[in-house]
Amino acid sequence: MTSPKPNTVTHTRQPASGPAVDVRIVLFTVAHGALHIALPEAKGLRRLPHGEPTSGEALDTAARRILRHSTGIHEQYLEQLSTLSVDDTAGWTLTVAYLGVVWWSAESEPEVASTWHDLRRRLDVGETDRMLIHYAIVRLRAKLSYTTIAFHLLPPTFTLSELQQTYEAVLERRLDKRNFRRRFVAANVLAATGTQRRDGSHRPALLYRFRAPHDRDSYLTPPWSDEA
Amino acid sequence: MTSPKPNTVTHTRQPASGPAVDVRIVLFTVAHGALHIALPEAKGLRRLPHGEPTSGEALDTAARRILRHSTGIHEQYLEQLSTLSVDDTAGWTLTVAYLGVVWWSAESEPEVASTWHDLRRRLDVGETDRMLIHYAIVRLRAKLSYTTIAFHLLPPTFTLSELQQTYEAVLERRLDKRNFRRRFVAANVLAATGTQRRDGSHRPALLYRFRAPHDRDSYLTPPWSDEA
DNA sequence: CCAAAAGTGTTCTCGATACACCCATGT
DNA sequence: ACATGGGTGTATCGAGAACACTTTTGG
Repeated sequence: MTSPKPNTVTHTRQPASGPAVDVRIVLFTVAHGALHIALPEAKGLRRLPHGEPTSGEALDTAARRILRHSTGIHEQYLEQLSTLSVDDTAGWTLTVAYLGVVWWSAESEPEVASTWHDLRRRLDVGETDRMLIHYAIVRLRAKLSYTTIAFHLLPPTFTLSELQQTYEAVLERRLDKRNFRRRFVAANVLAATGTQRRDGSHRPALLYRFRAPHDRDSYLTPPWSDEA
Repeated sequence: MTSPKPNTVTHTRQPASGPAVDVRIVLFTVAHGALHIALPEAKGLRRLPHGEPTSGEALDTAARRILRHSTGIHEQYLEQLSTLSVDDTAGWTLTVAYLGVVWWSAESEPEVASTWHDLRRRLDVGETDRMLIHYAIVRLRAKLSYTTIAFHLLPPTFTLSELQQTYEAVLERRLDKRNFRRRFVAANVLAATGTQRRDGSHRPALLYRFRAPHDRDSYLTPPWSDEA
């Protein structure tokens, strides 16, 4: 993005003043029954979507913008993960990591298909990216059990089987159909749309919509909005 | 801290390069049956312990150092909370907030008594500090229920009543003695020391020691160490 | 013997788990 | 008719909550 300067500076940063800031996003989606992350290719490398925030910008806003610019994706859920400080030959950098979650359908947006990496396959990324990805997976799995974050992985309207398949893809294990359904009925977060989906040679499924619960779904995220 | 420059720069930072970095620590302890936070006084203001990390330093290390320098306290548990970006007349700053927890006894370290603020009393701090404190309290309460973080609020050896009083102080509600004790026995995190404590005109209490559980107590914290 | 904190069991409810069959449709 | 996924109920177990009395000591 930044063009090389024509003067004598060897490093891209001058270490006397503040660090460079690097926002990275671990963006998840579920496709073909498996968890995927966005790993766009740049200069032959696959890296997490990343970029620099500007000074007047809240970090959450920057993360959204960076994600849009580097993948074309408008995310639906974004949460700060952690910040780390790295000092190497490229200078001092603060990396602020985000966890994001989107619904993505191959039909409607085939053009970004190549940015998605199936997490069942080998990850070939840098050490920092790998750590952030592993941590984000742990967090996403944990949040699945006590928040409604999973709905961001689904279209506005979905069947209970699709919801269950999403959970199974993230958790990488099979769940019991009856218990699963009972859980969500009890949680009172589903609203039947009344319509059905006729699919193949079998009984049609009822379609549901997510109904926001009264108590907010973000327990462990700052209750304020990161405004500058 | 930074003295005003004699030249034409109006802001303390030059916005062209990276931001200033500010590490703040919300440090908790329990005293007199109530949750307290460290709010040392500087220039008439009470602010969270804070300072700047250096470029070669991991953020966790910086937080420990800053806490030591600004309060004299060696913390026992420290965890990154969140990072936010603020751009005002003082320039652009990234604030990295930490949650810390210590055991503190008025007898052994009376000199730092004045830095502790009883959270039952009114908080008179800046807006950012207030947000961070509120968020840290939410997190601390949540973590109490599914981690062993509470042991960092206690001396190496303690009675079950002291443990319960610590929980009650943090949660601000009374707990049932029998259920409380059963819970900790079942959790298998206590080791009886065999000794007793004779206290007043009543039956002496057994002393316990914390016994590290096999599964680690940090679920939601990055599993890596923030090394540069 | 009295005050004061330490210590101890049982019952109930609720959420999580295990488990097997009928229903509606397309071909 | 049959294959395919959609949909349903019951029994069991364990964690958490409610609840009251006896024990040991110092004064």
